[in-house]
Amino acid sequence: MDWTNKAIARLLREVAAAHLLKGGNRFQIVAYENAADAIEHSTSEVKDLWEQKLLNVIPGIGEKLTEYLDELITTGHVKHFESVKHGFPEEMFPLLDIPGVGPKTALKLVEAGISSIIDLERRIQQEKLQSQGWSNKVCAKILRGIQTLKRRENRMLLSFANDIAVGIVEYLQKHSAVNRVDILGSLRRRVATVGDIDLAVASEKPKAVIDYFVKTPHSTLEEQGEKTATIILSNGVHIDLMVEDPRSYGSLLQYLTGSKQHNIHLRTLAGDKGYSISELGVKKVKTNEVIKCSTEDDVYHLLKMETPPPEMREDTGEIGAAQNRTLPNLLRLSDIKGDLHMHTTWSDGRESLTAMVKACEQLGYGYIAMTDHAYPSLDLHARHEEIEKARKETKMHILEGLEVNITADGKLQASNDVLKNMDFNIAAIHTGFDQSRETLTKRLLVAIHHPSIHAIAHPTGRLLLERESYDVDWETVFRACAKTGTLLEINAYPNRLDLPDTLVRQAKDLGVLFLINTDAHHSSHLLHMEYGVSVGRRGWLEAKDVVNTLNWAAFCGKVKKQ
DNA sequence: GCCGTTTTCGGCCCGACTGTTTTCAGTCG
Repeated sequence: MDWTNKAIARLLREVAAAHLLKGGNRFQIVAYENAADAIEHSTSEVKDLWEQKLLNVIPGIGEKLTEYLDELITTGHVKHFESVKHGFPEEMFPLLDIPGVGPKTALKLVEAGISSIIDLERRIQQEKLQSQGWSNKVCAKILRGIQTLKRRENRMLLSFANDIAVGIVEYLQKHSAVNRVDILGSLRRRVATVGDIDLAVASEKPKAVIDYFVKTPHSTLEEQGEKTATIILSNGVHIDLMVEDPRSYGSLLQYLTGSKQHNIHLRTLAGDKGYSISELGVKKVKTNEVIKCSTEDDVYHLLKMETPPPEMREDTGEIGAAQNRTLPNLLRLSDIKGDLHMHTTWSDGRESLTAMVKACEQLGYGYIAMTDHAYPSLDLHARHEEIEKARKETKMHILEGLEVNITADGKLQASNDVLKNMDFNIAAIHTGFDQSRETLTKRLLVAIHHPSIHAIAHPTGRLLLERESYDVDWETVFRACAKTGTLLEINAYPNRLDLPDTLVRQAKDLGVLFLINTDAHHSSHLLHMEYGVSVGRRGWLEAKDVVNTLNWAAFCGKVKKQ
């Protein structure tokens, strides 16, 4: 068994479920679940941390779990876990993946003869489970859960979710009882992929708003309460809505933005100060007095801290920074002064160089780089002539550049002379993704150390929802970039968002400087810049960390190298 | 089982919804 973080998290959740069924200590159960969450969200592989004897850097992993994980990785199993799970049928654990099915329901289902999720779905569709005394409502709920599970495996790209959410917001704003609508949850935190869409409405008439919301065109009702509801759009996207009185709306915004880990940390902290936080307000525990918060700032100020930007709320140090008033002044879209990665019809872009230049002018950029692929077929001379012509017709500085492939055998697919004659070159891996960590790292280092390569484009090669990142020793790469002055790109293309935010933060800590580029193949793609900025913000970047926030003169000073 | 600028012992986030409960259990975010 390959003990990936995901597999370990799953095992810990199974142990938690078994503990719960045995009537174990509920805090111990929570401890296992917390550890599972922490491992699943950890940016380092547990196996790597284990090798370095650093397992305890993961919050929620203490002395005992370190011991168990050591046993797991060394021997492949944990005797204690097996004894806890002993007596429970193995078939029940996969059923826990179904939302709405917890340990007790899963056990009851297996006792009713269910052997798998597929079996469960079939038995409900054939009404066999119903004939065993399971109510129609419960069966329907389980079926909905199975549908949700299938959908979860298909998360949406941030940009896709954003477009849908904006449409629903516009619909809600038409209702007279709606004072204000906000997009919350992972979408507000600008996570690269989004599961469900969370919305909040400020209103004195929650019932009217909910009644209106559940009638959203092309949707079906999933769940409805007095001030909450969930609908499913015809494309399968779930929309959760919560309505709150304007006087308490800040508490709701705070609560529904999350993340879960951020909220738990915040609420624990509130307890130490004699407060109890909920989506309704901040309660003084001694007197039961509820202090209503109309804004998010009110909530955080009561806890004597600054308000962390939503993108930072992942419980990765932002709460401490907010308390110490050392939150970074995060980069903004308006800081961006140029785009240094785009394609034209000279390579695989869909619009002419002239059209791309015009579109960039409209965005108000001071400088851009034309980085067509360095295909052997590219007529460099003719492209150069067109760039010269374009330069005469614009105030923008146009850098003549190339995107160079780093070949599978570790060479750059353009000659040194060609590269030297360019103003600005980016290099990237486009083939040979499955090579070993050592080989892939070496390939990147070749480009990083090359005097005419200014930046590494889409460094991990991941394609969201399609392809994992390739395996690279990032620390070595980041140190080499910092040393040589090679920039790392944050590629803003919605299915890339590469570097990923967690690596951005790690690279920043090692002194790397960044570029945020769109990799546009069409003028409309230039607008993806906002998603790249979101990644930077999630990686705690300030404008000074990103070279294309500089004015032209300063930019020229930062771009190496030769 | 974890964790600690009040604690190495004694706490552990909080409320909402569903189903069928006549006061609550299970599950979720």
